[in-house]
Amino acid sequence: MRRDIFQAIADPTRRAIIALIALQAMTPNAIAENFNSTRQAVSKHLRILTECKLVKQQQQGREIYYSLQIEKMKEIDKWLEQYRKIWETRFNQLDKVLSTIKKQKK
Amino acid sequence: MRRDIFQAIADPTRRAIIALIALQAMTPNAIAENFNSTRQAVSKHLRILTECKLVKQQQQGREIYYSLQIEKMKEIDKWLEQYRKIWETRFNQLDKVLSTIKKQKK
DNA sequence: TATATTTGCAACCAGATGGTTTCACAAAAT
DNA sequence: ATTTTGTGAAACCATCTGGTTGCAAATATA
Repeated sequence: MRRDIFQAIADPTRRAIIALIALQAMTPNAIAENFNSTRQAVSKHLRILTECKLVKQQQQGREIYYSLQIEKMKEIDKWLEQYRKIWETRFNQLDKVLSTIKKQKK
Repeated sequence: MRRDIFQAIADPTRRAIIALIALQAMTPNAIAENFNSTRQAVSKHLRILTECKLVKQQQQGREIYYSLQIEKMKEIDKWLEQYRKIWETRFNQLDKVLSTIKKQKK
């Protein structure tokens, strides 16, 4: 069973859950109210998100509050970094070409 | 059949293919040499990557060169932006707390 | 022209995935 | 003490996924 952050964010429902709990912790029931699927389906998603450390739980009586572990999101940012370098380089090259054309016009 | 960029990068083999062709275009055969699976399996991955515009083809005789459409990667960056804002805010808040402690020490 | 190379596509298959229903259990409310 | 509420886990199911083998088409080479 693969269980990394990239597989976690592949599902649109899970991305929606992430967006929901990004700003404030929520209980499974409260989260599920925002979707058409059952609470159990949402619970399964939360399990997957918890397993890959994207989400943390906080018990409060019989309620469990789920919140986003924002630090984990940096992993995606880190992976993206190598490609950001590439597109910035390409942009600079294009910029160079454009300024050369501008100069020639003068 | 879902076919978005998040599903595309969910598979580790596809992420490896993306990394391979990020800097230079490659043929399916050349790409497949880097993996244990068959050329056809790689071909399937290339099809998925092409379908969601992450990769573009360039025919050259009977060979087809695949290269990364780096622009498409920005979509992930854009999605990440909302969370980057959050973690930067949290960092600044932490920074504030730390500087307050520093002042108190003085 | 005959053969080799490069490729995509269809058919098939085992296992993963996302959903459901059902159940068990602990905490809160009656 | 009994009922209600909030939750996770198990069993099941249809569909998706990633892999394979086999084949056909197009281009290059003999």
